[in-house]
Amino acid sequence: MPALKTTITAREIGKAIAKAIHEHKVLPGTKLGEDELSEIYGVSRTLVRSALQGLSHEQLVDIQPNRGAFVAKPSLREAREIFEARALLEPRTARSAALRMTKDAARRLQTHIDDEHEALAQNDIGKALWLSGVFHIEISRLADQATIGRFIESLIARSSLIIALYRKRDSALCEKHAHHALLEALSQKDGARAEELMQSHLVDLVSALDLREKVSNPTKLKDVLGGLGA
Amino acid sequence: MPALKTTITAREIGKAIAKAIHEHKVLPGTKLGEDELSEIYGVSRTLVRSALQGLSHEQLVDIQPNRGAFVAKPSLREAREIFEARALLEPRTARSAALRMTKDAARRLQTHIDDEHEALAQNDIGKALWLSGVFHIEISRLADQATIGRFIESLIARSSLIIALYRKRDSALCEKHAHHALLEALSQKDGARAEELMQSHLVDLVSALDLREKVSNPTKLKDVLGGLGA
DNA sequence: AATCATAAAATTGTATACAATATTTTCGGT
DNA sequence: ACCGAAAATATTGTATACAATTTTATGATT
Repeated sequence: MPALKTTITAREIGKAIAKAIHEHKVLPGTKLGEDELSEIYGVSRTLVRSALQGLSHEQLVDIQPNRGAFVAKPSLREAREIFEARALLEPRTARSAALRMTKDAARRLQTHIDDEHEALAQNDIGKALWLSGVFHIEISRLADQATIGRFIESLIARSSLIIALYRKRDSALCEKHAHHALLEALSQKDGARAEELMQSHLVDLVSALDLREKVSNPTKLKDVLGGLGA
Repeated sequence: MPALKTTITAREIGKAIAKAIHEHKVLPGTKLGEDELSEIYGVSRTLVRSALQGLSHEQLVDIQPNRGAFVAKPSLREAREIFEARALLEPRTARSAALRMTKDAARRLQTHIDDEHEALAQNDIGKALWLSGVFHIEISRLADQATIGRFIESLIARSSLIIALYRKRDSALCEKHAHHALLEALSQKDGARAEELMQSHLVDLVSALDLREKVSNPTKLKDVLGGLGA
């Protein structure tokens, strides 16, 4: 019988909140009140604040002075930047991962894909989304480049916010086979193909988003509604 | 007469410490005691802890549970990774920057270079180092890619730790003309050349470092000193 | 003198108390 | 009923108090 854990760290609280955000259990803009969270996790506000500050550093939450912490709402511009950055880092990382691929890693990724399918089958979109992100992170782990891996991790976390905000209606979240094909290329240590596949996978992801400029601009409301019977 | 500032934020404290680290005023491994810092900045430990946690997130300081915060000491492996990441991100960013170059930006960068020379002339190595880093950050700002810019910023900050730890003896810190040549290419909006120059500049930076594996391994001390008169 | 156990001091970790700032509610006026 | 000002409430920001842990100092024993 394992010793049961009596303490909880700020990092764990942060992870829990991050996961909830990733799974779209809390949506962009949601207020993350300190008292509420300290109640939930059974700790004082001190630890909650520490966790929120950490998430703020990862730009998953936006701390507004004297107003509190809110789940971040990346702008269109940020959204585009984040996927550009992913396009720059992830394909190359997938190539490196292919070269370091092992039987064990392949097995782990396969069970991961199975879990994704399982989640989709049960219509648990949130879980599927989270697993999908973790899949990308696992690949970057394989590349054995912790520094770039951390960048990718932060980009993926923020991507879930972007999906929540900008997903096209009725767009498929993730083509079921994309991750499978990627795994195949990785298993065969085919770096070039893994790089290609990752690149096109990311293009597909972006194409499921609507990143066009929004038309409605509050400051120009007058212009739009001005000509009343003139 | 400007209103004088009575409060200081955690972020400002963090920036101040980060600058001191960047300037090699505090070296890797230095203990950053909370009481000491709260004394210095005239605030309670609360704000100091917040600042230290922020720096820890940027991996500029290493927080060891129950032991305190220390200026980080990147391993050889981390050092290599960081410069690999820079080699991946900065040249491309310099190219983008060239395309968006303005007269005003050119002027700003020129005065920046002048400041660097001034600092070197006064043998203020720390300041020169800091300015050199800021120069790179300014370029990434010009590229107008905040996300990647933040990554670069964090890489540059950590680079100063690497320089402190692994600089070859008697190696020049920064060739005086490197930044000037870069500015020239940028001013001419010659993206390809800016990219090339940045790439070779980074190679030069790495070549001033000694990133070879260290030989002495404490666990093998016995092996080395074992054969006493046998 | 060196070494280990123990005690004292110092330092970090967490919770709480109070201050400063937002937000909501109340209430009077139009 | 609909504003708008003012009080009441709630929330965040910072400092302090206390608990837990580590570090240093002490002293007995070999």
